[in-house]
Amino acid sequence: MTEERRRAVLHAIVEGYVATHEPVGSKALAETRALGVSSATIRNDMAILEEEGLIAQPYTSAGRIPTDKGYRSFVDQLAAAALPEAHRRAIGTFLSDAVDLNDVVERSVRLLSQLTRQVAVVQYPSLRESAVRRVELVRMGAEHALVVVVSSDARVEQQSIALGEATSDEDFERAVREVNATAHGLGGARLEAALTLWVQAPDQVPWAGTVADAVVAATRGGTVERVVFAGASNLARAGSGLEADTIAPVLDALEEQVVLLRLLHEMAAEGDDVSVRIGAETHYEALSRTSIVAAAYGRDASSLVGALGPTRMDYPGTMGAVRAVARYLSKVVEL
Amino acid sequence: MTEERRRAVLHAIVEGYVATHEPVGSKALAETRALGVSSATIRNDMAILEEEGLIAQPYTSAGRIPTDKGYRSFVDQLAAAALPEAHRRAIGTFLSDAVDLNDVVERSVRLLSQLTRQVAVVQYPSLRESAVRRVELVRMGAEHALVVVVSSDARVEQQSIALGEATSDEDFERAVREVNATAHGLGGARLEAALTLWVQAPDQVPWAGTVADAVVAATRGGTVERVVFAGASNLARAGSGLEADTIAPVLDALEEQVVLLRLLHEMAAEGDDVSVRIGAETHYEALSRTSIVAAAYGRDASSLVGALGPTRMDYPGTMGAVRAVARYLSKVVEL
DNA sequence: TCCTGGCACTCTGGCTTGCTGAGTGCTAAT
DNA sequence: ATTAGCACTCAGCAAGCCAGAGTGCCAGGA
Repeated sequence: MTEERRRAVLHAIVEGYVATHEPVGSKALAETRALGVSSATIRNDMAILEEEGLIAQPYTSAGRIPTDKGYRSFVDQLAAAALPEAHRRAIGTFLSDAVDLNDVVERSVRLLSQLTRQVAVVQYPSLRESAVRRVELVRMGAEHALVVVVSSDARVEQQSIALGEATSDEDFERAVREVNATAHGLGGARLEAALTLWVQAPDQVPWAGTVADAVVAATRGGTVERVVFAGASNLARAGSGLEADTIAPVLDALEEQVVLLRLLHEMAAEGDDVSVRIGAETHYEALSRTSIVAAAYGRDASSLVGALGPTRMDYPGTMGAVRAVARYLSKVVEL
Repeated sequence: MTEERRRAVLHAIVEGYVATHEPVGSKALAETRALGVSSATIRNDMAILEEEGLIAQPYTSAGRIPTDKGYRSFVDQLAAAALPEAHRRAIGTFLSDAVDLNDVVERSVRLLSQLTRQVAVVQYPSLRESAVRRVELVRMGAEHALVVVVSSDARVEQQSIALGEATSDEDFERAVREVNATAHGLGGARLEAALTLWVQAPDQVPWAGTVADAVVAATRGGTVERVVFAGASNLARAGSGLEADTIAPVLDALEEQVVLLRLLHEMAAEGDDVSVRIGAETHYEALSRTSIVAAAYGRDASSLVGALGPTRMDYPGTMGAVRAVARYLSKVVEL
């Protein structure tokens, strides 16, 4: 019994602190929450919770606030909140008329930032290995060209290459014809083999190898290492609970991508439905005052979508929204 | 003479305030700046400058700070500072190995934010009308397809369309062949005319009109209505001089694009080399504490690149950096 | 064994007070 | 037109004080 009540006290502290952003004391708890015990009892429980490292006092004789560990305990026995009906509908209408992959990602991240009132991040979905549908070469100036590869699953990749030395128009056109004849419909190892042969053909243009590399790269599968974010203003908005000098490093981390990507990778490895990192659990100094809630989506659940905000955030609500958006994204992307 | 000295006093106040972010007083000015007059004289000048609305006191008997109008006067008689050699070199190395247009824009915005230590914004360059090089249709599910248009100046545009009803593979392939035969090498009015004929051909697939629209749209010229930004953390960094609750609206404006785009349009219309909007001159409440320095680049100088920061910013340096990046971008984009 | 009421103690935050120094406006003299 | 001098103002800081919220602990009751 008493163990159970201590849990309730912890939950009450978390919820109180999230709501007011002020340390919560035993008396206030006893009065507002129907815990059925007196403040003195709560004080005893608090002492134990503090020993366990779940809550802390900002200074002597102040109320308690949850530690990272406290939030963690709270989150671990938590089912994500159900999404309000209005939000559920918003997801459908907002995402349904996206025109291409970029648009889907863009809309998702914007939507999620509005639903959660946090910074939303979406990692680009992983791509499966695809077959070449069409290779197009476009000259740009005398010495450069753009390789455009359209592949069977509607990806379009482009890359500019250097031609090295002047190439006649005839050679150029011939290369386009040949590479299309060679690569069309192929992917993976067979594509590579065919292109290798083509590159080694007699009288081949000197930049054939570069083109071949670009084509292979464009059809390769795997996760694109890129995240987009939206809702940065939510970090700065009054009541976010982050001081001005804490938010600059966070913005840096968001823009730099690399930190964020590494973190998302780690979280993907955990493989939970919705995975949460709280404060110092992120292992990044810049993010030590923030939490991130993420869920996998897409084929093999290989990419992530998430929300990032102050440790003092509404975990149930955020988890619900993130999960809902992830599910919707999975549907759209798996086509 | 005395008129000239008043100018010098204003400049000194602006520079002092930009450097220290504290109101600057007559005595300090007389001592640190070699104005050759006593503090009392400076006080008289200050009184006149205040009457003219160029400077203000935050409170009685404090030093003076420049008003928006004061900054304006300062900027108007200012030549942009020359760019440090190190920066000049950075621009070359940083931008030279971009692989495509997106990459150029992305690198530019990042570079500019580092050079100026402000938020950098880059509007996507305007595009000239181009001719069709290749149209590719890729099926996605039974009822959708993706139209990919590669045009002569290396643009690649894609758009998903609804097929409406089931189409046989033969019809689909035929449509691809036909639309390429029809559109290849054409642009503008001639492209439209040719496609209209194609759409009206007997036995035509029902979605031919949609494809034609997409192809025309993909080759149309004009400015893409899109800006990217980088360096948001510079707003929040200590000493930016913006309070926490001022920066949230600014971040919102940046993400919403529409406010920023309208502002950039207005500035483009001014047609100066480097154009500056200071504080309330932006006419947007959210940006009333910030200034934006912008320069046009690209064909017809039709797109803008700029830096946005607190009104209290280093105008000469920022103007120099923005102009340099704009010039470099012009070179790269005009190919 | 667990809970509760009571009590003494601690500490922050807000408020007031007093002081200092930077900065001003004005005037009379150069 | 400039300067020196003087009286005045006011933010910012430090110190002191008070009230209120919150705590820990103890002894008594279920």
